Amino acid sequence: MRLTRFAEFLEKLEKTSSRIEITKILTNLLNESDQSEIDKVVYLSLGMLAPNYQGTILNLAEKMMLRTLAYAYQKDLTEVTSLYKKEGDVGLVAQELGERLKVKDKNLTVTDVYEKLLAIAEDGGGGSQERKVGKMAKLIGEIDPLSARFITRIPVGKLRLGFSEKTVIAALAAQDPKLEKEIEAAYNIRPDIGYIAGLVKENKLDTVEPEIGVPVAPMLAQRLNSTSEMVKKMGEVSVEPKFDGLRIFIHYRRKDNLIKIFTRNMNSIDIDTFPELKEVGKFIHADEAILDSEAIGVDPKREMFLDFQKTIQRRRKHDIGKTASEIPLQFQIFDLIYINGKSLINEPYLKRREILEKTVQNGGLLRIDENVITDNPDVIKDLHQKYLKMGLEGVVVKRANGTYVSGRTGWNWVKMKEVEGTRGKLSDTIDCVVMG
DNA sequence: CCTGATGCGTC
DNA sequence: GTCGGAC
DNA sequence: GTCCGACGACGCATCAGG
Repeated sequence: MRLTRFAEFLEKLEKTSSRIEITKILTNLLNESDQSEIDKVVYLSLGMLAPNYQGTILNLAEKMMLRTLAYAYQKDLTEVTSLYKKEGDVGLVAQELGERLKVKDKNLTVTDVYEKLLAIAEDGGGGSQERKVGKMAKLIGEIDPLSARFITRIPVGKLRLGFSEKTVIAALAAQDPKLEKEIEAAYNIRPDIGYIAGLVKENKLDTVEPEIGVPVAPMLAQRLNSTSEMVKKMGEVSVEPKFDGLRIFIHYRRKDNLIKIFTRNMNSIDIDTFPELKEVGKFIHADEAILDSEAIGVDPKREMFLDFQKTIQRRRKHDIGKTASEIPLQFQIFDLIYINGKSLINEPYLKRREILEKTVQNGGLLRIDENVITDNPDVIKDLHQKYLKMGLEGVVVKRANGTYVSGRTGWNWVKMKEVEGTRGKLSDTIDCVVMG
């Protein structure tokens, strides 16, 4: 697909606010994209180059883009900056300057542009800022002003077209509700929207299975402050403590001792960041497993939980040994998504927990969240108070028979916290005994 | 080496 | 993480 | 209710330049 054609679609999408309309336009765009580049069309339309878990980052944002524009259009940085202050958007600045200079497009395709952006992302090390700016400026010099409007917004993360993955899925389904469910299910276990778009085109959706090393889209909790409403919406529930740490998915395969770690946003974390997980296989009684957990720092004597700011210091690349001994981590495990080649996504929660309890050795590095099963709002309220008193964030309440549904849709997981804005105001450590 | 600017990612 | 707008 | 985008606090990583 020609970039100019692509830009026409983006312009139409930008002008449209109704999501039904957006979905229709996207369906047309996807229909016009062939198998070889539908993934790139999808990535670029969402302002991305690859799924998060591949860690492809441009490292070129607002300030460097302004430098890029100055260089590309041979203007002073001060002039570009003042234009930007006026317009508030790098895309409009690029388009305006491009129109003034009557920049002609060089017939680039979406694939061409994608590959040039990827090259910028892959550059790094000494002198890379200048090279990134140079490559980006060269690209801008080869595309028409309307395309420049959108392409320049991609690195700064401000495409602002009013749709995201969910809408792309709806567009791929093209009004077929059954297909939409299938695409969504596939996306949730292979959260690579470009890849999924390709599969839809090829009619190969049914080949998607959970995989060790590929993150599953995380299940999230709605917020609700009434325990009676919880019971009304969910019936029998499992009530668990809510820890103030980092959401961490642990993937383990015994055969080759493969250990992969992912965050809530499906970003990959280097195993050296959490060296204690190098031995995780000792505590998992399975050949393969995907665990869902909250990582939380504890004081070296393992008597107290640390607050969030202290815990997050463990997400660093340098001085790991020192930090790791000062801030030991423990992993509060609360779900098992996959075991020994079998997906548990469609199993009810209590069933997953039952298998989890047999699979994970509880205590030490991995600790299974304690839980109370109830349908009594007062019991939930009491537990909430209990956990708050212990210095925890509150409770997570889960529908006893709920499946693992990615995202925040529906009423399967609900959280209840205390007040807003208390984060960061806590003392260094929280005075309570570590449980598990 | 150190410092500041910039970019990124967590909640 | 929260909030508010558009649907 | 759902989806999207704007926003904030905080702290680390990376690079440029002295």
